[in-house]
Amino acid sequence: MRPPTIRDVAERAGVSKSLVSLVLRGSDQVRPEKREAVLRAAQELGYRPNAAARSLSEQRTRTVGVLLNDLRNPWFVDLLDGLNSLLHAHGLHMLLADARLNSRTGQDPADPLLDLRVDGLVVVGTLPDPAALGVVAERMPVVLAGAREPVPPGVDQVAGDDEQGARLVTEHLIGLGHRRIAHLAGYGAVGELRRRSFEATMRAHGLADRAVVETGDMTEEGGYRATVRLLSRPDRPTAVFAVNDITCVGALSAAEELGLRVPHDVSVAGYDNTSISRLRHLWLTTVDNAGHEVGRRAARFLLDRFERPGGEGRLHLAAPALEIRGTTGRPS
Amino acid sequence: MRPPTIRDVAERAGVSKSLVSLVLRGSDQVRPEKREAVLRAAQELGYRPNAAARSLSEQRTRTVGVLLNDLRNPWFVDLLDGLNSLLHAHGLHMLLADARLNSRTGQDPADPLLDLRVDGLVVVGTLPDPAALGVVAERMPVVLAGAREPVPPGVDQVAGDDEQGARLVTEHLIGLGHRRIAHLAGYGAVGELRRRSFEATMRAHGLADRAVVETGDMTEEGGYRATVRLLSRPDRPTAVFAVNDITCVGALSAAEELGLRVPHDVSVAGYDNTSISRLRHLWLTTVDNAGHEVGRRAARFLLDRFERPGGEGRLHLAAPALEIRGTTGRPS
DNA sequence: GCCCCTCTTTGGACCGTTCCAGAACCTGTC
DNA sequence: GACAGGTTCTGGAACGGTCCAAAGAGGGGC
Repeated sequence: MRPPTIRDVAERAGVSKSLVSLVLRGSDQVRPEKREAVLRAAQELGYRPNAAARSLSEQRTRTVGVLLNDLRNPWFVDLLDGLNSLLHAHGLHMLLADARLNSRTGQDPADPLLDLRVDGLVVVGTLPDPAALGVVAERMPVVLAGAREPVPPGVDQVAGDDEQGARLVTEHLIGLGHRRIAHLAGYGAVGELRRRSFEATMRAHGLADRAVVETGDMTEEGGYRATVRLLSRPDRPTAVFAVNDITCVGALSAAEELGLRVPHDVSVAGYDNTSISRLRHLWLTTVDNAGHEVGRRAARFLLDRFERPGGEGRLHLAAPALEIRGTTGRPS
Repeated sequence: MRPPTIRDVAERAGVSKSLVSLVLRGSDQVRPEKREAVLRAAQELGYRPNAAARSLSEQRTRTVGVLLNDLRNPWFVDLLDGLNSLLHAHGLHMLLADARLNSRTGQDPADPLLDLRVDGLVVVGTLPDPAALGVVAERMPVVLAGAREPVPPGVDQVAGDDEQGARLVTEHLIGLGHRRIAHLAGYGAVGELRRRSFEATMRAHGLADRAVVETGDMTEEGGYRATVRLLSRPDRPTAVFAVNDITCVGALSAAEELGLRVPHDVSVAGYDNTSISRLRHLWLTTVDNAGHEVGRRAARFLLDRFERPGGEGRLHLAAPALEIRGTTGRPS
């Protein structure tokens, strides 16, 4: 038994397939009794429109592809939520693909999405291959969300304002009375921005010579090792601002292992407001990236480009918020 | 400029569209020079097959839908990885949908997948509506992965062996010398199985009267509160086995807050081997669910049903492994 | 009763593939 | 040089929708 088609519905309702199509697309040019008959027939047969046939005919899929760089990073879930809320309100679906999963199998993770002829593409996180993205962007609207990278022309970009976020943390620490403050830096555009903003903020408060920067690899282990080095110095800092939460957890371990109490002996702060930071056992002071708003804005950009294709790539930075929890306090 | 079609390629190569189709599907009934010409033309035009047209014609999509119940739970990533590795080897794609995201918008999360006419469906985690699943299962192969629930007939099921996992933990604790052992139970089929197995194992070692069970809600907060109650009893247990890692983190906080050292004064163990349990700051003893194997087996079941549709629903339980880390030790 | 106009309804072309029946082209044999 | 048999290639009919031009129905005015 093959699933029923529009023709089966038409036959059962005693009308033409065109009329069924009209009814199902909500036309008001149909007499009520026919509409009823069609809807009843569709209901009885359990009719579901065939998306492939529809998109073939309509030359659009009403679907946007979302390319995630790694499902293991949970920070993008809020982003997807924001994205989905706006897209859904406009009758669009989201299709997820994970780059990490597919890279193992050696194919371009975007291929299935492109073959499906999605109407637009949202790349979440660091993008795999900027050049490839440029080619794609010629054919469909593309938005890069949640990362700060140089993008090909015509690609919109939405991300949290890392400079502002890093400033919030640094000023929070300075406000608490800290002077010797260390930053556990990361790599990539995001790492760069947070580090620069940390340095600029320290400078603005006349603390340029008290700032220390250790570069890590954005992992717990890296945060741990860098912090051990930092806290073993004779002039050890009284506060550590880590480039992300996971690095911050490493810093926390290191402090504890060295017999320092947090936040009494040393304050630590992270970035991203991940679920880990909310564990009461860690309870990290951190920065919330406004993921939901980033997602909504990405959807907005996409919808704009559906209406008016072409034009310059735009950039929107969402305002982050400081989440003060248990790992920062006055220096002793 | 619309994307090139098979006809554009045919024209450029000076052959018929049928021949292009043959070449692209890898037929060996084609003269080498024509094959070359076709492949060159396709390359030059940047031709990509249109998945909608193909699936309409082939009456299959070469795609399986994966319905996740909540992207925030990271335990399924290994599962997806296993699933993808086998599916990809058979030329099948994976399409992800998140139930939690879409439930907010009030639609059935499986709808887009069904409209796309995926060839099969993998439901990961607790299923939303068992009855609806039965209807779907009449039309396509369905596998429930990573959860233990009563399923409609004809639905296969793959999950970690919760009874064995709970037994591993319990015997580990008993082997260390613990006698008064508490279990922080959860709800649902999984919670039930782990609790029962804990009780059965205690009984088998003649410790039925030393077993304590507290029921929680599988959250950190629940684990925290239950553990505070447990450890405030006069005959407090020397070990706590939590139904999952997140509950276990709550237990850890409680122990610490009550001034008890882990594992010196009290041992705690979790379940699921989540990334949280691997944080060196927590370093939980836990149980690995063999997510990768669950995923592979789910793919296997699906592939079997593609070849021979129909038949009874099968059940496979993957063998879990104990991960001994820092939160369990001999009682003092 | 006829014509015109508006409101409904319909047949058929089309979207980009696959697949099948049969055409065209070889090659070898008698 | 005709014919058989195999290999290689092609036209056209699906697949299940949308959309458009045009047909049909119904009502009002003369």
